[in-house]
Amino acid sequence: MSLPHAILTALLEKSSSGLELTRRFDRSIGYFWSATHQQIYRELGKLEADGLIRTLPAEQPARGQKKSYEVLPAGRAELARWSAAAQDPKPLRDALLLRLRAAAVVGTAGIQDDLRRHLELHERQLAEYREIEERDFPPGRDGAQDRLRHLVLRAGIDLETFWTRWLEHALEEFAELPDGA
Amino acid sequence: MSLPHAILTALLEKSSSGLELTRRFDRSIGYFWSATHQQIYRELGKLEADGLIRTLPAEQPARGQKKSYEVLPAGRAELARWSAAAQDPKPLRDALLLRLRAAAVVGTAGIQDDLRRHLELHERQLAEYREIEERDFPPGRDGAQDRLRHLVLRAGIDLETFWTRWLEHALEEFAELPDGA
DNA sequence: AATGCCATGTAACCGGTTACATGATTTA
DNA sequence: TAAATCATGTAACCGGTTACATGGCATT
Repeated sequence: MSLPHAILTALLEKSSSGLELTRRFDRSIGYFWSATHQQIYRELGKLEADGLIRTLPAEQPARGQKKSYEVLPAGRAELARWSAAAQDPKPLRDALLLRLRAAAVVGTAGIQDDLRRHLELHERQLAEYREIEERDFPPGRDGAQDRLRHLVLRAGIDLETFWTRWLEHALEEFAELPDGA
Repeated sequence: MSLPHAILTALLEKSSSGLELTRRFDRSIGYFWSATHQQIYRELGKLEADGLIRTLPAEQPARGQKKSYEVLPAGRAELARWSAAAQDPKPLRDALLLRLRAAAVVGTAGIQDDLRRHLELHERQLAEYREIEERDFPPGRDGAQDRLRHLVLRAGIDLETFWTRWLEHALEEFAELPDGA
């Protein structure tokens, strides 16, 4: 149950319409909680029905017209409650690791190409995070908000760093393996 | 579409009944692809219907009776195909990072306790992985299967290491923050 | 008038989660 | 023989994914 809270966070940062939210998910919040526009519209409807957000201006007549939302006090309270409530970490679920485990049984033929491709993708993501870090968190700022958001970005950077290193290591292992074993 | 392939892998490693599979998922494969017994039974049914696995002994009459499955050649072929096929990595989706981002907006009151709890959980998981590493991968083995499975375990160890370090860092940041900001 | 983009949706599906049901076997 | 446990399931729900639909507005 995190998507509504992701939306509340985004709307508190800045009141927006559905499409604007979608674009912002593609950029920033989506880096650790992605969502499509269909999900977002569906959820905006629920949040409004629950009285956690409301449409901003003199209401426009639905279809094709832009609708902007803002968070109501009840929404802010719910977000504060949720962010402080205990939640267990979700167990890891990673298809690539599973594929390696499968390859240990049925043979490694063909999987190396995809490891290389994943390595490239993670390197690209890492570079993007680093650019954001340089742009948004230059040395010598330390507001509480900045520090927390930087902390989150750091997690992203460190995770991508882990994956690139691990994939490099994996490819080295493969290079030493007997062919297709 | 990874659960059937997780099951095929597990069954190739050792033919099993549904409950035995469930227990093995709780231990080893489930470390990176978890599944409940309901999922597993549902999927075993599909895999059998698709001709990828079959029940082992003279068929027992369903309910309450143990049924063991083994992988058919078509199942092994499908697993080899899947493990070699290109697959995009799934975008990160982590509720804790989202909660921190929310906390940057609505305040950090209460979240530190859960950060500490997560730190403990990750430390425990890390210790468990290290035990497995010592037990199953003593220095001086290097069959292809061993190396691949060790590689997968390494990913788990490094990921847990990342989380423990990041959480320690996060808690340090919080210690420096003005109260509840 | 036609094309394309902006913006908001609907509908069907699919895999994972949760709660519950039922039969068989072992143990007190 | 009652209770606990082993073992296999059914059913309802929920969130994410994919494909498609519809209306408004700007440009050519």
